[in-house]
Amino acid sequence: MPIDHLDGRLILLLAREPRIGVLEMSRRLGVARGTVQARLDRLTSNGVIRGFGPQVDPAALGYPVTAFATLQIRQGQGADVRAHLAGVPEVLELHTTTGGGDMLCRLVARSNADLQRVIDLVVGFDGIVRASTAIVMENPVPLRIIPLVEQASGDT
Amino acid sequence: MPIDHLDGRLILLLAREPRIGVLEMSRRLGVARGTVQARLDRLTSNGVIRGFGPQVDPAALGYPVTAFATLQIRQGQGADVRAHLAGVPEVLELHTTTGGGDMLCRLVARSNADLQRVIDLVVGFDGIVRASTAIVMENPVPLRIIPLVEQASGDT
DNA sequence: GTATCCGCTGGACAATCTGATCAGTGACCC
DNA sequence: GGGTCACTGATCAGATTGTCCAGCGGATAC
Repeated sequence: MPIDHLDGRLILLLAREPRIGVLEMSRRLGVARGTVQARLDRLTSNGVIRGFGPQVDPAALGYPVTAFATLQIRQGQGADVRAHLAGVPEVLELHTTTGGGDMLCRLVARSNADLQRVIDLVVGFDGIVRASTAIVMENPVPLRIIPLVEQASGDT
Repeated sequence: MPIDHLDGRLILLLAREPRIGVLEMSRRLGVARGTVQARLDRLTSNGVIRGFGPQVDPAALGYPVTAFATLQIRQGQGADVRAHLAGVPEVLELHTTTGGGDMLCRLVARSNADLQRVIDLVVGFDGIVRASTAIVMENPVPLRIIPLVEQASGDT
């Protein structure tokens, strides 16, 4: 759990140049190769680094429209709704939340028109009482973690 | 842009076992190494694959609380607000949206109590009129792309 | 029909990296 | 003092990478 400064530099370096190897990292960081290897192993088995999967851009795949939908669920139908939404490819992520809605999900679609199809797919399920959708226009801050890593490793 | 079936299998393979090399991929996919290399180059320069950065878990970093905040912005202050939010490490992502709110952002915090600090940090800025926050309780569908890749590449 | 382009194959090469292991060193704790 | 731990610097064989190449269809253009 505790991220130290070297861990932080390691993650930052990996984030900037993901394809470099352990040896090159050890050179850049000024530590021995074994150290880098050990740190990396620890970070991944810790769960701090979940993986190195490719980051795929939905837009480039033909799904340029993103939207967030807030869902209200009928009491006791939560599990069914989850299973239903997990089966819809256009649902990229799903959270249960406090507040006005019960769930928040991120959707993508091929066009604004196609979004209608996706929403119908999502809400066309018995347990969902109501859905309110916000279409994303711009994405000034794409999903990021680096500033947080810097903060977590800096002031430790 | 057009993802064919081999591209799809390539991405899926990479997503499942990110650390395998080009040679091993070519063996698994039953194609020549040069082909895999060419496809990968094309996918990354296409922008379909944005990168291979490490996926860091905020929870393991000490930020187990996630929340979504809907912000209402004073007319004409959009750019300032964006810059302000981009400077807050706990803001992992920011979108401008249609609908009731003007922006939607994803926040993390060290605890529910710490979330108050983060929210104060976020809304303590002149251009933000109002904020409404939903705390994430569960995450039944973590951010994913594989089902969409499967659909876009015409099944596996 | 023929020429041309394009992607894929299968092979080759040197250079590099990996995984594994080792002994030595300093810091810290009991 | 003795033990544990993390890091260093080194070794080794084996595997992988980047980069060429010629050949082979299929599709397209003329």
